[in-house]
Amino acid sequence: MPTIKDVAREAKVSIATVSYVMNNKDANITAETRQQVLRAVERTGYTPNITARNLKANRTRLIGYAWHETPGGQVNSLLDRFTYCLAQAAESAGYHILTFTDRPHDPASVYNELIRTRRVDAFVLASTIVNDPRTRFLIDQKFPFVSFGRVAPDWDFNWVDTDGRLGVYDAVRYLIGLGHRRIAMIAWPEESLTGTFRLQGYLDGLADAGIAFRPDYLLRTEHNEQSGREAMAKLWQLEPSARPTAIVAISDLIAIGVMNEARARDIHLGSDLSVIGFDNTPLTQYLCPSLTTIEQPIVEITQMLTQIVEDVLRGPLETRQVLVPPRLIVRGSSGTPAHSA
Amino acid sequence: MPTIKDVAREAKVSIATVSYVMNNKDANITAETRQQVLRAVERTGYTPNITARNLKANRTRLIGYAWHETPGGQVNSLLDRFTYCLAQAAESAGYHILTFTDRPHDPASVYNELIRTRRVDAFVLASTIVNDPRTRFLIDQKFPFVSFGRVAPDWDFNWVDTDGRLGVYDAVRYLIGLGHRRIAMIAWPEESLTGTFRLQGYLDGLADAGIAFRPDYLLRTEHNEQSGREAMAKLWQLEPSARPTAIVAISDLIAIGVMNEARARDIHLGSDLSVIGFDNTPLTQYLCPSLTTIEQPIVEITQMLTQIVEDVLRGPLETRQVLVPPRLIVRGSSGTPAHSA
DNA sequence: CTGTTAGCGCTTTCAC
DNA sequence: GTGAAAGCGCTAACAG
Repeated sequence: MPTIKDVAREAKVSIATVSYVMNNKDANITAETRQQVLRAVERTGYTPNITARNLKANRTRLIGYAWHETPGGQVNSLLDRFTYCLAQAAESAGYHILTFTDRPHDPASVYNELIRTRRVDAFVLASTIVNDPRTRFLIDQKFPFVSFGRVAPDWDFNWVDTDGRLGVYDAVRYLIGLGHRRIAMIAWPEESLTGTFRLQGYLDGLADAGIAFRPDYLLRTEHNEQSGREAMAKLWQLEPSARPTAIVAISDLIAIGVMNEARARDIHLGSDLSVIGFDNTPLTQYLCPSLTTIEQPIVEITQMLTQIVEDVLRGPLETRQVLVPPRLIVRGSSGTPAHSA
Repeated sequence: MPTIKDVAREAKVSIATVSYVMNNKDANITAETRQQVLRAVERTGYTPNITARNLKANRTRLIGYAWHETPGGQVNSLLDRFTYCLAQAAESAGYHILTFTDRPHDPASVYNELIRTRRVDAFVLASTIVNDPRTRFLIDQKFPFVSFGRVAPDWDFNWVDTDGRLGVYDAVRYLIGLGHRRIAMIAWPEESLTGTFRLQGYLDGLADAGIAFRPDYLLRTEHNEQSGREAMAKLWQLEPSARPTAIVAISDLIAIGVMNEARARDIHLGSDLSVIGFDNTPLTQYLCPSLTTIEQPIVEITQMLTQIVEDVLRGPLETRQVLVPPRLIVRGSSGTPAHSA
C-alpha cells in the first residue's frame, strides 16, 4: 500500500505538499504542482491511511452503538432497521458505526472501555430505560452522545424520541372517528417511561372526545405475546355489553397476543373487535388480518441523531431534545364497530 | 486523558518500561518496577490509545460488515440476530464490527474504499449472491474475508454456510415420517444458489424414501408473501385427489403466503395441509397456527466466521469451507395428514 | 533490567 | 509557493 512518501517521491515534491493537495488546503499550491501530485496519486493509487489521520487529529470518526439482546434470544426487530438507517446517516456525515454488545450486569463498563481506549468519538444510545445507568455515566463523563429515547424527565442531555403520546393519541382519535366508544388499552408496567407516554396518548385521546376513562379498560402487562392473550381474556370477563369494541395494544407483540386470543374465541377481528399495535414490526402486515399499527419514523430519527452527533462533535451546543411524530398505518385489524352507535 | 508519558513520569520510569508492563512483554522487569508502573497506571487511570497502537501495528482490529436493505425497506430479519452474534463473537476475539451500508449499484466500491483507507482488517460478507461481485473483488484483492454463504461452486475462498440441503432434507423426512406422500416444494428462481441447495434437500428426501418426484409439485417464485399465496393457489388448481398434503416453502415469508391463502380457502392447517418454512423468523412462533420451520444455527455460524477471520489474520491458511447443520423446529403448522395411508 | 531512539503515516507550523 | 521538521501515542530494536 502506497504511503504519502511514495506519492511525494513520485511527484518529486515534499510530503507536506502532498498533504496540502489531499486536503485541499489553501496553502497556495500552483496549479501545476497540484496536477503533478494528483497524477502521482493516480499512478500510485494512494489513499490516506485513516488511522494515521485519526491519531493526528485525535478522533476516530467512529460512533459506538450497542446491540441489546432481548429476552428469548431475539433482537428487537425495530432496531435492525434502526441500525441500518443509522449506519447510512452516519456514512453520509463521514462516520462509521462501531457496533458492540451490551453487558447487562454492568451496562456502563463497555462504554467506559471504549471511551478510555479512545475507540469512538461518540455514542448513540438506544433501548434506554428509566434512569438508564449508561446515560448517567455518559453525562457524568461529559462524553458526547445522543440517545434514541428519553430516560428521566429532568436529566439534561440530547435525545430524539418517537412521540409515543401522539402516536397513541392519533390511534384513539381514529378509532373514535370510526364510531368506537368502548376502547381499552393494554399498557406496560408503570416503570416504563415509554409506556407512560404512550398511555398518556390514550388518556388524552379519550378526554378530548369527552369519553370517560374506565379503570377496567386499562390493563398493564409485560412485553410478550402470552401477556397479550391473558389481557384479552381478562377484558372478555366483563359482561358482553361492557366489553370493549377496540383495543389499543402498546406494542405489536401484545397486539398479536390479543389477536390470537380473539381468534381462539371466534371473535371477528376488524369488526367485532378492532386491534391496534405499535411499531410496525416486520411480518405484521402479513398477519390475518393484517395489523393496524403505529410506525416509528426511523429514518427521520436516525437522521436527527446523526445531525446532533455531528453538531456535538463540532462543539458544545445547547441541549437538543426532539420528538418525532409517528405514523398510523391502517390495515385490516381495525374497522367500524359491528354495532356502531 | 493520560498518555504513556504521564504514566512514565508518574512512575519515574521510561515510556518503554510502561509499554513493556502494559503488554506483559517478557523484557525482564523487576516485580518492584512493575508494581510501580501498575500503581501509576492506577493513579492516572491510563489506558493505551488504541489508534496509536493500531498505527504502529498497521491494523485496526475492526471487521467490516455490510447491511443490506431488502426490498420493502425492511432488513433481513435473520441478519439482525446474525449481527448481534457476530459482534459478540468478534468482541471475545478482541475485534469490533464496523457496520456500513452497501451500494447496490456498485457493490465493490465501498469495500474498496474501506480497504484503501485501511479502515478494517477484514470483512465478513453476508447476503451473498451467485458470482457475487464483492466476493470476486475481495478474492482478487487478496484481502482477508470470510463469507456467510456460498457464491460459486469453484471459487476458492473461506465460507461458512447453513446446510440448506440437510435442513430441507430433514423436513421432508419428517413429513414422510408423519405419513405424507404428496409433498410439494415452493422454491426460488434457479439463479439462487442457496435455493438450489435447499431444493436438493427436497429431491434427496423424496428419493431416499422412494417417492417419485412430480414436476407439478415443484414451483419457483420470488421471495415475498404474495408469491407464496399465488403458488399455493396454483397447487390447488390440481384436482383434489392430486393436491399435496404438505408444502415445504423455501422461506418463512413464502410459507406465510401459503398459510394465508390456505386460510382464505378454509383449509385447516396442520391437518388438511402441513406447511414448513425456513429461517425461524421472529414472530413466526406466534402465527396461527405457529409455523414449523428450519432454524439457521446463527450462533455457531458467527463463531465459526470469527474463528476463521482470526486464523486468516494470523497468517494464510488453507481454505476453510464449513457447512453447519440447521435445526427443524416443529410447531403447529405441520402434523399427520388428514387421510393418512 | 531499563532507557534511548527510530518510526508507524499523517498534519501543520514555521522558515525560506 | 514549497519544504523541513515536530509531534500525535505507541512499540520494539538496540544499547548500556
